[in-house]
Amino acid sequence: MTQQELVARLREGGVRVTPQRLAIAEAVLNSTDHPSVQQIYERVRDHFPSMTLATIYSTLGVLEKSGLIQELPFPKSSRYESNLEPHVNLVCVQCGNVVDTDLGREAVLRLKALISRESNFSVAWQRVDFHGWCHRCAAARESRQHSPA
Amino acid sequence: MTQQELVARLREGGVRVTPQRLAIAEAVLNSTDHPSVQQIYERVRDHFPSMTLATIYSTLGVLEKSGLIQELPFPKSSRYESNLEPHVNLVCVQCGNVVDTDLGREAVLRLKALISRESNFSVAWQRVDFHGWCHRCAAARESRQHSPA
DNA sequence: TTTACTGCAAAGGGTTTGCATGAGG
DNA sequence: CCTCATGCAAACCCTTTGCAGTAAA
Repeated sequence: MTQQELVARLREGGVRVTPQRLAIAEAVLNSTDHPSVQQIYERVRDHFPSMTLATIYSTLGVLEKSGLIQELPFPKSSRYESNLEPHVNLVCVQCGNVVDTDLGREAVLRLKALISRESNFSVAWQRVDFHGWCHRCAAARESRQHSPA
Repeated sequence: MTQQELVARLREGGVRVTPQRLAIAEAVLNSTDHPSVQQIYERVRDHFPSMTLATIYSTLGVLEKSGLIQELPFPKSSRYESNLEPHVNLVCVQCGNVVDTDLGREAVLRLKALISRESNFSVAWQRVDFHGWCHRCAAARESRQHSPA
């Protein structure tokens, strides 16, 4: 999403646009790693050294209400998702990385349609996480099993 | 799951079995509402008035490591899932209720198989949440729109 | 000019930890 | 008997709140 589109989307929701908000929005939207509040903080601090976490939390709430991002609660803290299209997240239980995958996108779409059609539940959005070991951590795990310390 | 099976499952993991742990395990496993720590606390307090939240947190960790339950992080606090089979949760954004649905179970199974087969990600378990309005809250919302205060 | 956002500090609340006592195997 | 769970209290940390100054529209 371009800055202009971003500004438009925010104004649609009657939200005041500030440089800080744009920076935070871009830190989330121009990333695919589902950053945490701390990570967003670190990415934005270069341009806005005086910004505090309170502003980040406030802005993330605004962005979520405007329909631009989604909060993804995790055990220790939340991460933020910029890809609102139905898709699958792969969550590594070892390193904690979260990546989107194109695999199964169609299946999630069909699943959403099924739920919408066959249940009396009015679907707004969905979160599909597969937890396990990413390629790298699985390899490290495998080698540890073959030659334990 | 019966108490006997429960005891066996815990002992398999080298876990010491206590009356408190059995009570907590049953409070989660004999429920379908994905209780929070507070709810588990309230359900167990009748039988163990002196039990504290620390014991509940500790036991839930043990149960999760033993593969009996899964933690489901939510914005304010975690809930606990006893249905580890692939399925879809319906999460009401209004009343906060979380219910399992049978709809789409096959689709989630196939999705899991697809990810396992086509990616180099080693799947352990999955969380599939559809967020939106349950039947009751959708109806209340509808009537509010037709006759606003 | 009016509204509401930012930054700062303090408070809030779910979760974790340390330790003495007590119970399981 | 030895190990580890329980209960209690305090600590932790993520997140929220209140307020004065300031920027957006």
